[in-house]
Amino acid sequence: MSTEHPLSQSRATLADVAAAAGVSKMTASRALRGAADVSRASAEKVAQAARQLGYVGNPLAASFSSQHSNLIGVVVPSLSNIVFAEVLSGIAEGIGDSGMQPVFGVSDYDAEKEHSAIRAMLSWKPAGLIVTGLDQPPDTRALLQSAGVPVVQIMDLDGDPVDACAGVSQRGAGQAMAGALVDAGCRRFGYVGAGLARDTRAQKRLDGFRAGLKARGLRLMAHETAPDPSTATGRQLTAKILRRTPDLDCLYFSNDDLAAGGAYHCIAAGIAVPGDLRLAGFNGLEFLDSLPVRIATSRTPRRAIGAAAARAILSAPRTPSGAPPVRVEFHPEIRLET
Amino acid sequence: MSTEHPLSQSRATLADVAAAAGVSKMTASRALRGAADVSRASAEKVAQAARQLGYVGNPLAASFSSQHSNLIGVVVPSLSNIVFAEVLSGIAEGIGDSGMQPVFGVSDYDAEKEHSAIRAMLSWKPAGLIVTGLDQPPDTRALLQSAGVPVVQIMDLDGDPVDACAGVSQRGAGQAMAGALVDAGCRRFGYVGAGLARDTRAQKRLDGFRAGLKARGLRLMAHETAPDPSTATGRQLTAKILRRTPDLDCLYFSNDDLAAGGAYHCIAAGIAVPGDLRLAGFNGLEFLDSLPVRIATSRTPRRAIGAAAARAILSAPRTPSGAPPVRVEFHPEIRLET
DNA sequence: CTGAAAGCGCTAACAC
DNA sequence: GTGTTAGCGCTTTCAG
Repeated sequence: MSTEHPLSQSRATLADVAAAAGVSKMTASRALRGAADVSRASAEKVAQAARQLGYVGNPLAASFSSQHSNLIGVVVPSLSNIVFAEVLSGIAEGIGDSGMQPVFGVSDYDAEKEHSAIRAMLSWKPAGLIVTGLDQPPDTRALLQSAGVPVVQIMDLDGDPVDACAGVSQRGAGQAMAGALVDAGCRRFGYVGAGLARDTRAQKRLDGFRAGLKARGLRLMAHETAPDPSTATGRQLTAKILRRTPDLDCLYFSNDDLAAGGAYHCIAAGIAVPGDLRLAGFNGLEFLDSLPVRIATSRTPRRAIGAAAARAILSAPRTPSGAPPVRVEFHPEIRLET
Repeated sequence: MSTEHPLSQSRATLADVAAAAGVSKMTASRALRGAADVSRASAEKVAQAARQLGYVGNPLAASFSSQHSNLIGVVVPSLSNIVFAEVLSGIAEGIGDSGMQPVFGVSDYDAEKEHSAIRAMLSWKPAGLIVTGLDQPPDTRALLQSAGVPVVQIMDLDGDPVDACAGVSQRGAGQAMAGALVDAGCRRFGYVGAGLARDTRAQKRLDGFRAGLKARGLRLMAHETAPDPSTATGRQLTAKILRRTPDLDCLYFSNDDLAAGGAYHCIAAGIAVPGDLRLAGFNGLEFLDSLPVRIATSRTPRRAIGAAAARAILSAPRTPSGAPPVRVEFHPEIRLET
């Protein structure tokens, strides 16, 4: 063994292990990776040699040589949104101790950033890719299609996945909420949304909501939207929609954050919630529990979606088989009396 | 241009670019990386050839060859906590379009998991490592010290960093909050904490808080802790501490989540907050705005800390220089009337 | 079941 | 400025 320079982390290589074990590099390589066709005797000699030398494999060399890494690329639109943070958390959970390494990128809801993030990750020959949503523009979709690695699109199920997908039907969520609210006695509905242009899932929920109302012979009586999806926007739009259409008995929001803004308006305006007016959001964020009024919501299983996506990649066959790709559907839990 | 096999993503290599540009691989390599000593003429020829061939570099090969990647390893204790999600968001922001790729690992507040996550990341020869806190156990610390790459420890500043660090003084935050609360008229203090065994930063805040009281001639009159840091725990412990010591006029909690539990107890018990009892947490989470009562807190700049950490790695010299490592201190903003 | 040979695509280190 | 020569450490063949 050579002298260790202070900063040189010259570790034992596979060749060292092989030599110490008295086998060839290949046998050592196979043994270390737990390949089937290695004799017990060799496997043990190699394991011991590796232990003795403190051998740590070099994933860069392995990945370079084999043309595929144990990296899993993840692209989410945002990380200041707890929803996607929990998805990452679920991905970490799903990866477990499989040896995969998650790499992440944030698109900021920008299609070009998403495209370049995906491109950057693909250049690492990852074991798989997890991207948000089904509605990538054609060029990004083409990139994913020709990626040659398993792709899991998460959160949404309404559309045509490139490969595997895991999430909830956004349309179905909207429709189910409409049904639940009608059952709860609501009749005069308004919608408050924001960021629909870039958040296609919110748009799908609205479509589903409309369909749900229609199925009950009802329809949206008012509709306010704005570009910026914030609680402040929710508050402003709620004031506006109620000014224009005062006799509504229910407001559906594009998400919980907007709905919270609606709640603030109601509190300030002395409107009883859910007594005078029922509010409904989407996501089932925990902070709803700390609001002074009760808002209806659909709770999405973010961690479970992330974990399912990771597992889908772990279990994906190395070579594309004829088997249909995984599709994991979750059903959001509607909570009216949150 | 060669025919593309359906699944073979056989891309143009550096050799192809070099050939097309009529220069050697090395010149092409240098030009592509923007090295200084390449003639304008060559640089342009190479750039054009690369564009024409749609050349995409192979980071696996580059990293393997040069023994260092453009990966940045990040280890956080949790991702279902919005605090660390925002740190990641800040890291993504700080990385910007530098070409670095963040890789993440979650330790679940487990020292062994943290150790193995760091070990796994180091095997990728990252450009740098971002880890949470200053209080790693000796073996992990040794690992970081001999990593041979810039290490940034984040969130905490009280202690001896391995290399660079970015965050707030946890002790100082506790002390400052004590001072602010005393100034606001509080005199009879209680403390409610959870998870102190594994969350050394919460422990430091408590120490600072005690010191702050002492400096004003005051002290903690009651103290309740439990292992599990949840809002429910906060509520239970608040009930308990007030049962045992009813005449407190202020409770300091190890964080906002626990403090919210305290708020729930007070609401249920008909205790006016902050009238009868003042509550103080830590972090400055947004959901405090939606609580029906006002809780004091120290707002930590999570995104800024993440961004600073990323920038510290981007600007770190490749070879360890004698220059003192970066230390970025942020000061949490105390908000009493949140 | 095991081994030998041949690179993967790029970059360090030198010459020129 | 530019090119040449060697690999980096591992895995993929393909023979035995």
